[in-house]
Amino acid sequence: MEALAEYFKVFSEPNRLAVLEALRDGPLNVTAVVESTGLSQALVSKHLKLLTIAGVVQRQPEGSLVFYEVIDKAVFKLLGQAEKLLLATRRHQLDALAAIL
Amino acid sequence: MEALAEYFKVFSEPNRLAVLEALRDGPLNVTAVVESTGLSQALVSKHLKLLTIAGVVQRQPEGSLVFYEVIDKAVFKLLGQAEKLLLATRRHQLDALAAIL
DNA sequence: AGGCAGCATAACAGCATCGTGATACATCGT
DNA sequence: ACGATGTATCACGATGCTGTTATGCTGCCT
Repeated sequence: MEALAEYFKVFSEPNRLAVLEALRDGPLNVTAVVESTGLSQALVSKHLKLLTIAGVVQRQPEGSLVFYEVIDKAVFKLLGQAEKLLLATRRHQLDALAAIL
Repeated sequence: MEALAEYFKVFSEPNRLAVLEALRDGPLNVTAVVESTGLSQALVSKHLKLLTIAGVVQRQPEGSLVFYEVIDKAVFKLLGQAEKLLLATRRHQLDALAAIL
């Protein structure tokens, strides 16, 4: 329970999600992620470190570059399911609003 | 993306997950949730409010009691999938550790 | 009407997290 | 060996969240 909450926390940050999204189509090095997301280099580095510790992403140095790669692409399934639920929720809230008005 | 992160944040708190878990088997009133979780009444009330605003839970007063109910039980599917991923991650991390030692 | 149980809210302290700017570290090419 | 590029880390300010205690509010019962 404790651990599950911690795991969800990993995905509860817009910029972190953006970093993750940047890695959807394959490994990228830090600079590439920076360019893809428009975030500062320090911030990207921090988020990548977090994602690495969380076990979502894998770090592999290659020469002077450092590539990061999503370990288990099933995380995107999780994101997708959450998004679906979120949309259903929105719909429900609109219905509830309509029922009042 | 912004909204998705916000949605994940809902599930990123152990006590909030506990409250949600208490509602897994059907509607409960606040006091029942308090007893089920062992949390303070004020705290449970707060978390229930959050869950309500998030559209995860539905508030229905009944006499002097207030029952809360999970709107779409698919949220538990989401929790389950996250837990599964979390366990896979743990396994992977152990493997990575074993590969080093 | 008065009192009580159930629930919600306010105010506050404590703590964690985020983003930034500056700086350190490492690796490559010359 | 040195400079340059890529990456990581530090220190810090700012913000937001959590939990508690105390207090309000509502609806029921006698």
